[in-house]
Amino acid sequence: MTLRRGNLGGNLAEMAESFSSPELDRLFDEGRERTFSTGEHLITEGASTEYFYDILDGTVALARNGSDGRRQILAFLSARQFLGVASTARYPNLATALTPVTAISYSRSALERALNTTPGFASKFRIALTLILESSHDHIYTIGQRSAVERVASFLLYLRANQARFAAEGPREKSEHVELPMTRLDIADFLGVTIETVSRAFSYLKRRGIVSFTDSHSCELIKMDRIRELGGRDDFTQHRGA
Amino acid sequence: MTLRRGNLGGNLAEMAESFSSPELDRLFDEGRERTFSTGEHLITEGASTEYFYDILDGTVALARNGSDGRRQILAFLSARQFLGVASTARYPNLATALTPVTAISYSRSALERALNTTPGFASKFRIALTLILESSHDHIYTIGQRSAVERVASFLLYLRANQARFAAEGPREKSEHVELPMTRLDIADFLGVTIETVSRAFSYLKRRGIVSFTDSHSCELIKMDRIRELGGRDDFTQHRGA
DNA sequence: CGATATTTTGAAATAATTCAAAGGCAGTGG
DNA sequence: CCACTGCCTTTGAATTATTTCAAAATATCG
Repeated sequence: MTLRRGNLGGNLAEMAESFSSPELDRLFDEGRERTFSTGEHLITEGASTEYFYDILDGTVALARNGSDGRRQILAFLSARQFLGVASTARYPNLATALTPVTAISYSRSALERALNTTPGFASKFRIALTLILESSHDHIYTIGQRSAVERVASFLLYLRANQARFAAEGPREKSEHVELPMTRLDIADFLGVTIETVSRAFSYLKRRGIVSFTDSHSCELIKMDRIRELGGRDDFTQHRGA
Repeated sequence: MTLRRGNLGGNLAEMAESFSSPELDRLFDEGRERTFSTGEHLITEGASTEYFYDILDGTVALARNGSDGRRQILAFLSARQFLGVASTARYPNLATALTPVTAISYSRSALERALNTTPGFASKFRIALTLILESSHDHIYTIGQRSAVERVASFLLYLRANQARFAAEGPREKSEHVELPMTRLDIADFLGVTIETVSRAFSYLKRRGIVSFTDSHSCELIKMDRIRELGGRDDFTQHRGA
């Protein structure tokens, strides 16, 4: 007898590891590994919320679009994070692959059934949901209270925390190296400022020797203490998707 | 035999109505009605998350405070909303009564036990959590993308939606009358602007005949269509606490 | 290597903040 | 009941952070 739920892996399967039920087996049986190329949508706005994703690799931007063309990125999701939490049949957000993405798709109804029959699993899932909420609260604090340079500093801490906690190989030590797979526009739409402001904030941090860039998408955090002073708490609340 | 869980009422009890388990009985047995006077804290920052509240009456501000004195209000909570969702033993937010508040306090451990033994109840609770998350996402969009006047307009829609949906007597029709139990400073800290900016935004809306005030804490929404144009979607996602 | 998109930098414009003062309201005590 | 006190709100003027507009520099991709 093979351990079905091990064959694709992923964070959801790990969360379910110590539990057992036919519905859980069914859920992981139905899980399918899917790949998305850069720019492809995992979920489109207003689409029915048929699937729930567990990201294995790559980065996804979760965004809410205004009718007038404005866009707010709600989260950058990468390995070990979830995508597709919704209260209604229609999902109000747009999820776009920023890099090639690999994810496991689960049927929402199978997930619901597994949660409703496996309380221990549901409990872990509830904690994951709460972490996502707490991360949103951090985000609200950041865009509500911090200046442009502070927002960019806190963004670097946000990425660093996620890259460490949700590394594909599992949680690891935080490093001083941060990859920025998204464009300046994506960062701007996440932080509620313009591209130019993001660029100027990076230039300011470079000029002061606080960070250094090899190219515009990989950054070394030189003066961590200064970054923490600017960007807030030690680090952001860990979270597991949205 | 009396129906225990009916004796205090509240939204949590309503959510549990159609389910039955000893742990659920225990939870509602342990629920205690508590009152808080204006300015009192229901939960203090860093305190252990021993209690979970179901608000019956009054308004609570849920805030995150920065070490440098900045404050971001994450939500205004009133009747039928929950307070005290946390992933860790320590709660990072401060919950303050803005008016006299009546709430039912439940022990967190009893809540956990009830959720872990009553899947149908856990399912409803998960939906409530998801609604809170979606409301946070609306909030992020508002402070990340909208101008000051737009933020204030969307704030009025937010209050109106909550006052209708979470009225103590149960959901009712939305009215054109909105009560603002909080100060201008509270509104400012919710929207990520200053008191003066909030005040000027209200003045602008008054000057244009879009809203009208009898006193500074009760507002009539005159031109709903204009308010919706400014404040975004039809209305905000309903939510049930934080 | 050339063409296109992204990022950076500069200068001018603007929305929001800061600083300052006046107006309104609520509660207290004479 | 009225005056006084303190707090909250509104309005005004000056300042500033961020945006907008514009162009140059750099990176990316076929």
